[in-house]
Amino acid sequence: MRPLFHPAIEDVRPEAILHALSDPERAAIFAQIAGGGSGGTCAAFANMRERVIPKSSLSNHIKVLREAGLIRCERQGVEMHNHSRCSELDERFPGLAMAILSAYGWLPGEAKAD
Amino acid sequence: MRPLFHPAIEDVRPEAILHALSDPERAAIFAQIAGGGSGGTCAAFANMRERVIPKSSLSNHIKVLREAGLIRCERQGVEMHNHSRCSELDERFPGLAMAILSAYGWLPGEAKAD
DNA sequence: ATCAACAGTTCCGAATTTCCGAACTATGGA
DNA sequence: TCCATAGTTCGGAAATTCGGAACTGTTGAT
Repeated sequence: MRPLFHPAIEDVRPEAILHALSDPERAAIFAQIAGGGSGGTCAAFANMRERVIPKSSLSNHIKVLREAGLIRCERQGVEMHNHSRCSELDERFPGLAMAILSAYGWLPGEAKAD
Repeated sequence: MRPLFHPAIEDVRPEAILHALSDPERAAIFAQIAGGGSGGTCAAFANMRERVIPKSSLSNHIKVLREAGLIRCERQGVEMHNHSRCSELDERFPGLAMAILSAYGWLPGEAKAD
């Protein structure tokens, strides 16, 4: 369990990113992690968008985001801290993450309307 | 069969676009349509990326792209002509389509490496 | 050291989605 | 009319996703 797998930035595939963010729930979680607002622990995402996300689903969402190369996860004590890999990503795929979050209307700093 | 469904631009959802383009085969088809190089008929996409795409799959890919709002399709005689909705899309989701095609390395005008 | 609580993961069966061959439909020409 | 062409629909097998229940790993209390 210790060494959680994270793809090297050069192994990150665009299709994985698009697939990961094509689920609005997952995209909302990523937006929150990228925004840096929450502590970044999984529990912070338990209810996104007016729905309670079952924790097995949540765990899976985080895993998909991690394996797609969107976030980095590390255990700190009993909880898992997640943070985005936006700067690395933006170097590899310029403008991608930003355009996607913006399309959802969830760019860090924007209002969360839709 | 005549009135093929096309979503109004304001009904286009980002998740549908990401889902449609999270399949590299579909993304390659869209890149080709957006590039405008081919005549835009389905037959032109029969073998993308070193694989022969079965025509039922191809038909389905086109349908997914159309219903996601990425392309517009109209019958001209016996064949179907497809063209991209890039300009409308770029107004609604600025930079999105471009960032995605660029991530794949298929921006119109770029080399198709990767 | 043992126990309990907590945060998150894994397992696995049900539901949904995707894939693609075969059959079908629509259009245009001979 | 009959055929060829271009694409669509059908339907079942395969793959993926979802989520409840059970499990693991860590911390703090006794």
